Amino acid sequence: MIDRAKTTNFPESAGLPKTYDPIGTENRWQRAWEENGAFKPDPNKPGDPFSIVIPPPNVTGSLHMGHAFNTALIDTIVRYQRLQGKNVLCLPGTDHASIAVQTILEKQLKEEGLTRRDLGRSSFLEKAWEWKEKSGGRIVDQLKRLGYSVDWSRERFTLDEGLSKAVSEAFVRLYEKGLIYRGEYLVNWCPASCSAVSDLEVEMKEVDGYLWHFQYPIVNSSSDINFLEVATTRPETMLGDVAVAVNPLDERYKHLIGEKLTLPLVGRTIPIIADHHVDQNFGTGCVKVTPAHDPNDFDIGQRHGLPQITVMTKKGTMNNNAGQFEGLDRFEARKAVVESLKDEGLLKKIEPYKHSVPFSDRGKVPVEPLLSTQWFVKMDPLANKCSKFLEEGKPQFIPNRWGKVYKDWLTDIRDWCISRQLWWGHRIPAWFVISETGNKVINETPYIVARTEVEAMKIAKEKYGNSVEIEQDEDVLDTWFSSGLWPFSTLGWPDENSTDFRFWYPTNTLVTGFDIIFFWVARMTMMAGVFTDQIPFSDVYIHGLVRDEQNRKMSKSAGNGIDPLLLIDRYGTDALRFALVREVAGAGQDIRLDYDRKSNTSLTVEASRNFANKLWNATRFALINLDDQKNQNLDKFDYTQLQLSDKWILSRLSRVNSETSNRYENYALGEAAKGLYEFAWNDFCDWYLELIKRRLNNVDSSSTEESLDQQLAKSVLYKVLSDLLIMLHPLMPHLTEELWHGLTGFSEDQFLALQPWPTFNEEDLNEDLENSFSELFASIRLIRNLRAEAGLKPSQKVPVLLVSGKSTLINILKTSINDIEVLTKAKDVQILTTQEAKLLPPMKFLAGVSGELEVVLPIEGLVDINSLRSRLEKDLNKAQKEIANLNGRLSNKNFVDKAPTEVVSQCREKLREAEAQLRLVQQRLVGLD
RNA sequence: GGGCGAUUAGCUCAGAGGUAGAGCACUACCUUGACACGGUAGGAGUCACUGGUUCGAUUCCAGUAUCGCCCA
Repeated sequence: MIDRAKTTNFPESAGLPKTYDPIGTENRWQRAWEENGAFKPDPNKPGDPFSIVIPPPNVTGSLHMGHAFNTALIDTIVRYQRLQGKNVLCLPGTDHASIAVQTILEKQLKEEGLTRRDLGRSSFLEKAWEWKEKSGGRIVDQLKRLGYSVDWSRERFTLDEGLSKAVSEAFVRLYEKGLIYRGEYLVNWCPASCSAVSDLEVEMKEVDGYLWHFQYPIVNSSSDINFLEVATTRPETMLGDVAVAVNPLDERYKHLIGEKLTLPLVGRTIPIIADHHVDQNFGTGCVKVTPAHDPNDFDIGQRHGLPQITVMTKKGTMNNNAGQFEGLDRFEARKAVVESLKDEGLLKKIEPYKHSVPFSDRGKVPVEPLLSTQWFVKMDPLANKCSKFLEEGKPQFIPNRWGKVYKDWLTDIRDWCISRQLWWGHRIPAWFVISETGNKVINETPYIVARTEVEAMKIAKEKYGNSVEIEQDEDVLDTWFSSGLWPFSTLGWPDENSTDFRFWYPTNTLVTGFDIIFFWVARMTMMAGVFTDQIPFSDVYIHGLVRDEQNRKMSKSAGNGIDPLLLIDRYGTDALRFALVREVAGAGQDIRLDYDRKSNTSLTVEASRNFANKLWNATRFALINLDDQKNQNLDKFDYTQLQLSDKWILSRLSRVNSETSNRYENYALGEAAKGLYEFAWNDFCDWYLELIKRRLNNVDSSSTEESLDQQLAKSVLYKVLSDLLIMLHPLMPHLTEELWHGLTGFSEDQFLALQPWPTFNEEDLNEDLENSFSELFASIRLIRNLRAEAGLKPSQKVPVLLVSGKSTLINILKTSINDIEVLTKAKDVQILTTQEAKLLPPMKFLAGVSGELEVVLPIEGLVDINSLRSRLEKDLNKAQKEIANLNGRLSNKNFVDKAPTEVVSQCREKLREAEAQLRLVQQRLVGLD
């Protein structure tokens, strides 16, 4: 026997609250799920593996709406897969976010007037770990409040022991394969964080600058030209110029190639060289070449064997190669250089010029291309492997167009600078043999790459003797290096025999935003390609970003983020999740979340909250009506004994069941949400519940005994509602869990989250019946509409006459007379064929026509003639327009000849109907007078 | 400069070669024994612009404009 409501807060009887209060309910179920290990999978249990590793949020503070969105999508998918009986692992974790966290901490130190060097490495790292505990803890709490059905027992952090081991292993293996090298190259130097950054961490920004034109004197000019004019946006770099390049085909300068120039202010003699990459049409056609401070110039320098002269320090100030400008900040130096050139009469002109300047993503300052010794990963072999996989459809991008973006990036890729001059992160597993170079690390110092210091020492001793001294590289790895290992390092790699790795790798789906396709998705596929020889996930579901009410990307730096918890506190987690998913159209498109900052309200989320409340009340209705059931076996009923409306809702249910699982399956999550919303609200609440009220109240039976019909209504009600709750569960986990317990009386340690997806009953599908019910509903709406037009009071019961020539419609109307009476407040519904109606005596009436149905309300004296006339004139107008339109098409010979015959005959049919309607309306109008 | 996406009701967005839909907002009526976080009814759009293909284009094609993003 079922003891409903015992285990939940779901109230037992009449005193049920009318509104759903999400907060308490959500906390309760989150706790129950966690305490019962509901989402802790066991590889030894049945079910095909399904796994998703979550994109680990950075431990930089707290979650924002983008995380809530990503979480809503992932959790919907994994909860659906769980209902499908899969053995689901959803693995959570956080990312150490090297540069971002270090920036935060250094900022804090700066406020105390300190730098990280004042603290020293170990105290600084202590502080960083403290920060991690605080921020990571907060993030975990927030993820829990989102109802995330992850396995917390498998939670990982990119800097934890296992993952750090994976990082060293990966580094060593890449190095051994010759895929990691160390060398002095031009890198993007971020003077704010005093570290190299990768190409991806650089953002190009259009800025208003100037193009300065300088003259460089030609040494012993043999021609009539004494100067070459160069143009630059960065005058301070001229101090490091080593040549001026012209296009070899440029007639203006051809004869000067090989001549020498004197570099102003410095006095160095530099050659005039020819290089095909110089654009003759840009500026003067002469390009100053500064290999140590510009990527293009670096390439030119390489081609021509030119020296590289660095004129700046790593802090962005001028160094001793800058002569008189030494010590100046790079922007002050710019002014000073221009001044000096002007003094020497070599400044030709200054023109305003819009150009792109590389900015550091994190530091928000212009990056400086700077020569520096760093570690790099060779990308070509890794990228090529990924390209080959992609040709086999691995991974599958959803939506597909992102596959092209990914591919384009792979095909034109530069090596990845992975070393960072930071402390917070994975220290590079390389040890310098300092004893070989005077106990100092210089470019020539030999190094040993090893998994541990012990191993490195062993190798060093073998090679350099027992008195060798080694010192680990100071630098750490780019955060994305460890993130790139995430799908397999979290499952136990490098131990490929670990149970989790064997069972759940490769994972099924990666769900993330398009903004990190290169940063993260591509790095994961490349790393997985090398280390596991496969792509780490079969599908990549790319979603859009959450934008604010002004269509701006929500971000911390713009200060326009919305704290998801504020909305959760107001509307509940389920409402927020449902609102976010419902906004998704197709996939990949950005979503806009409406939000009023002043009142902290969102109409979008409110609408979802209202939907939750609707479900709450529908279930409340069911409970009120089912509560007196004694040992009733609700889930068993004889289909053949059902009423048409039962069969109709079961047909709709089956259709929605198959549509919804298809949508969940194919990442059409927004469509799934919208479809369920519509079914629940329109079909189930608006129509089915209204249709069975009469039956549940047993009004058609004189007996107080429960009738068979009443029983059947209850069974179908129970069936539809419980199926609906399961189907909605991935989207609104807490509410559905609560309602399902209330409805079924299952004990608290059994979960809807772990129930099987409702069986799809194909034999319940009945398209004809659904069409008939659509017509029935349209008829009811027409009657209501007429009543409203006539200004009848809702309580006023009137007789209704329905006339149609269409037999299927007549049938459904006849079987639904009682329903029509209840739903339209009619007191005496008569249904007549067109023939029968002709025999009626003339009377005053209100008439409406729609399609093949004529509705007549014989209500003489109840309504004023004008509103009646205007109603009919409106119909008349509509019919006339339609007829004109259809006639126009049908009288067009081309249309009749060339359009498909079914379209033409459809057109004729429509015309016939419209003409019939017009005649009816005209008759009624005449009848008015 | 190259590429991608968007442009449909006041707002957020669906849609499909045959003359446009939803949710929200709005208007009117209604506190009806699930729900006013509700019900019923209603108003609302030159489908960005210009050409082309077609019997027919809002839908397909080309171009233009505006907005947004990515890459250089």
